[in-house]
Amino acid sequence: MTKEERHAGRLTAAARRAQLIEVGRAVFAKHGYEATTVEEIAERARISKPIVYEHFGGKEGLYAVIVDREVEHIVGRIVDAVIAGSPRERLEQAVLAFLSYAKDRPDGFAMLLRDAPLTKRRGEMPAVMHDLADRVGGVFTEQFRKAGYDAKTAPIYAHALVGMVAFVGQWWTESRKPPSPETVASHVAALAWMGLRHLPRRPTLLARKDRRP
Amino acid sequence: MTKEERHAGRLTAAARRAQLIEVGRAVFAKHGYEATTVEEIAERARISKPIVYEHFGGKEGLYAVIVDREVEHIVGRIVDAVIAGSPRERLEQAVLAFLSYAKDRPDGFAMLLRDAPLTKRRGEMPAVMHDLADRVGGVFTEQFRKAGYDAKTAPIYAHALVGMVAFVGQWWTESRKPPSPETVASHVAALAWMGLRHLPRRPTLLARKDRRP
DNA sequence: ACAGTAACCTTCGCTTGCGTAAGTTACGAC
DNA sequence: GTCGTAACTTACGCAAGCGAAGGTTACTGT
Repeated sequence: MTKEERHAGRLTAAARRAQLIEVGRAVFAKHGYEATTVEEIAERARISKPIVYEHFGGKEGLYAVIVDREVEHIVGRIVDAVIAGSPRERLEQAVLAFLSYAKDRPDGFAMLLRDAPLTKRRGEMPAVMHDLADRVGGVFTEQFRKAGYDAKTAPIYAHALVGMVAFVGQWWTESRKPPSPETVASHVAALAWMGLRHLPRRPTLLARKDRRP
Repeated sequence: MTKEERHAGRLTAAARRAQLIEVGRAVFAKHGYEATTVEEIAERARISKPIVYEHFGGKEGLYAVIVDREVEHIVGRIVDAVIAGSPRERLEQAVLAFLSYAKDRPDGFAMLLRDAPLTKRRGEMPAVMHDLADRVGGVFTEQFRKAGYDAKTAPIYAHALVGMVAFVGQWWTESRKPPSPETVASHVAALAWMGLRHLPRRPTLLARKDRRP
């Protein structure tokens, strides 16, 4: 029996940091940044407030660290998923990786869907998920150019793809009796794949300007 | 010159209510529910705090009224958009209606993308956009059954569709140099339409269980 | 045994922001 | 004109929550 477990007492700095990151993730995910109190985090970690300040400098510091780790984590998963295979397989695996992440780490996932406190600092919105969509957009742009499509429209499809996966993921994680991640991934990937595959070269609105007189 | 405009002074109860709803929408959209203060709303409306309480009973009351109106508004727009035309035209018009709403009322749109304060009350999440997706899901389920597809998978596609539109809309409203709403709508609608049109009867994962040894 | 240090706690100041109580000003009716 | 009412104000009570100052406990090496 190690000293840390006797009565869940004193931890090393590193261990405490790790614990606070985990606890913080849960609390931030539950209430959102603003509504989260440092006190609740401290309480759940069975320590007092100042410890949090010693380790992370405050609420925002802890939040930043947690978000950063989550981003690293999910990007890593997706990158691992697309290292090999046919384009379609890679798409499917990326979607599956994303959904698996959402299931495995629902708290982290929930945090990424909200906007960071950075948002209100720098005025504009870099919002994690849109960053991810921009990365996808980079890949799409190249593919579009090669295939003779208008490369300027690539971001639309990139954001559409990320949006559908994120939103389905959110619904899926919060529905009772959810299908398997493989099922959901295959359907979403099929939708995206078929949609992209059969895209007209230059989609235009089907007229219909005759909205009610 | 009416009495209300002389020095922007006393308004009738109805006019004040209307003004507070508008001001509140802007402020809630900017900061989110938690970070919004009643004081800022009162300040921007050039009145003092208690007025807000007299009219709406408090922060939550005002918020609820605003969200309710926005939901009515956007649902109305979409319903108007799908009254006539071929299925594909109706899809396209629905997407266009959604995007136009996002452009016309960016504040209302921003509010709908965040989760209501009701969320923390009843524990679970009904979140406006997912409600909308559920409505779409109702339509899809019927169509799927008719076409011989697995009706149980309809919600996946419904949420995917709503997710892509919402997310693209968010990106689109916040990007400088945005394409026309018609352009974006036609592309998104084409993606969704082609995807659904060429869907395999029963999508399954393309194997590839051989993730790195 | 007995420093020395890392981990941790109790207590406090101070600000912010919700919501209310009591009083004040404009305006229309008669 | 003066009376009543609807619109609005100033002032306040009170709780929550961020962050810091200073003191205390327990483990570690010698």
